[in-house]
Amino acid sequence: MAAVARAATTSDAFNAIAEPQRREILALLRAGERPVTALAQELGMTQPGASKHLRVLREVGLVRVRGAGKQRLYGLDARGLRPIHEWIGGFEQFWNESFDRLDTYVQDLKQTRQGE
Amino acid sequence: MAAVARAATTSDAFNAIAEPQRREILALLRAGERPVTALAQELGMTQPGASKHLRVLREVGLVRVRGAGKQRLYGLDARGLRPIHEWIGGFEQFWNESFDRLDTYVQDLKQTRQGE
DNA sequence: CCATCATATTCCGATAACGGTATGCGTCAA
DNA sequence: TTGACGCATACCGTTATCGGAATATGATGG
Repeated sequence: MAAVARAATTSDAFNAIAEPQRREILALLRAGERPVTALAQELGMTQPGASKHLRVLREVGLVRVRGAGKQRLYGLDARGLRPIHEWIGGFEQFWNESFDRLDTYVQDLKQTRQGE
Repeated sequence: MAAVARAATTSDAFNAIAEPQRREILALLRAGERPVTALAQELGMTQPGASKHLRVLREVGLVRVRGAGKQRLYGLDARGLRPIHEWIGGFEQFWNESFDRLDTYVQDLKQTRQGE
């Protein structure tokens, strides 16, 4: 039984990129593959910290690893970002229209006075 | 003194859309404003559940409220999605290129044998 | 003012996410 | 084999998140 509490969380790309540091990792990897230590150093995080974030990114398929001797080179696999881009693209027409709607909203606000 | 544990989390759009139910809410709101109860019902969640997700969405500016008599109509404000769309757009050129790189990766995999 | 409907908030328990430190494991060189 | 290096994992503490139920707040109608 036990309450379900907190449904599915990590383990999808949406969640993976919700973490600022993971976004930084992805951004850096656009410049090319890198070993863990380099990433950690460039982003100012501990090595275990980097490894853990990389694990998440690997599990959702946003990065891949390649053993290179003693090192493990992490590389970007951006394909997993595409579904997200498309999902958000479905709102593209709205983030202009939103301005218009906002007018009505603001007008209404003046009377209602429940703004935030 | 006191471990930092879990840095910034919620309170930005990336995190807001990391939640599946919140994505559903946003998707639904494209069809127009809705009172809380309607959302809860259409998405099969409890009223407090809906209210809580709406609160998060409101705090990051992805929805706005409008008092309509006894009800509160929630409407989409998609502008906050634009930065995300742009951030991901910065990877667009890579999710094709990734295929190519994948070849080298797979080849390497055959020798290294550390594939997951 | 009171009852009622719509919504927000609070309290709770369970969980998992993050950061840090310590440690384990694999690989390479000697 | 041993030691050093690179990286992954385990463990710990802290905090935040999510879901659920109960309750508080707000607005409307009578």
